Amino acid sequence: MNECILHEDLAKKVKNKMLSDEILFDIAEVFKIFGDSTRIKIIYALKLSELCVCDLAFITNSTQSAISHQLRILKQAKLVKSRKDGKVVYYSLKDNHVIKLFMIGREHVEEL
Amino acid sequence: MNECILHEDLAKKVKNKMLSDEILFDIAEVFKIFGDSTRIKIIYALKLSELCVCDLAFITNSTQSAISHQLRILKQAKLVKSRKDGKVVYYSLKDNHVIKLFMIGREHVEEL
DNA sequence: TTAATATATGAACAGATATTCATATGAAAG
DNA sequence: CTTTCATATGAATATCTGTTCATATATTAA
Repeated sequence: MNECILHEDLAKKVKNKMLSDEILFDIAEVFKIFGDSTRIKIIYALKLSELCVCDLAFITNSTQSAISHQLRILKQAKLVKSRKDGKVVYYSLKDNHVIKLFMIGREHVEEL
Repeated sequence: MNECILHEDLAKKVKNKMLSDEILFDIAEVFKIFGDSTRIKIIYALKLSELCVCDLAFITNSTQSAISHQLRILKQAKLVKSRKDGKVVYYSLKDNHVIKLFMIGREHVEEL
């Protein structure tokens, strides 16, 4: 442990202003959800239209099972919602934060 | 492979409108960087002030080595920049996109 | 009831990733 | 030049994560 602390006052001041570990952890968790190709594809597809599982599998060139697993993760994270109609389950984005986050991420990538 | 495609026209239309796999991959990569507690802590600390490695280790309750590894990742992703002054290396956020992304992520978390 | 279809789920496996530890590099001080 | 200090880095390890495969559930049709 290199406990040097070159700028003690500054470092302590910053440490006091830090958000709680819990909040920072939760924020990281949200970004983690966006940090996977398959899930980002799902999110972008759902940004265009409400879709069912097999449509998403077709659109993302993935398997039904893989998509279903990822949709569960997205749903637990409250990023997507679903409605059931007979055998078919339709998924859509839960709110505008999801779209906002996606768009700013895209902006960032395209400006490099 | 369950090639059912319940809504063929819609699914094909959406598939055509999809961004390229490469762009979606890159977007996921950016979010992946934000998707780690240690890196989020670093980003938030740097949002408050330019800091050196050992300050960051102190602030995040982490080791010098762990922070240094993460800073390399953040730098490769062009999210932070550094300047050297003697033995000390000072890190800071590269641009406003980083702060924007962080803030919208935080908004999302706090509205759940 | 039985068959067919859409989705969900559990276990297993492979690949990715963060931390630790030891050590290297590079710069200033003595 | 040697020592000290701040940072960087490589290897090893343990953990996490996404996909696959097989199968379960649930709903509709026959």
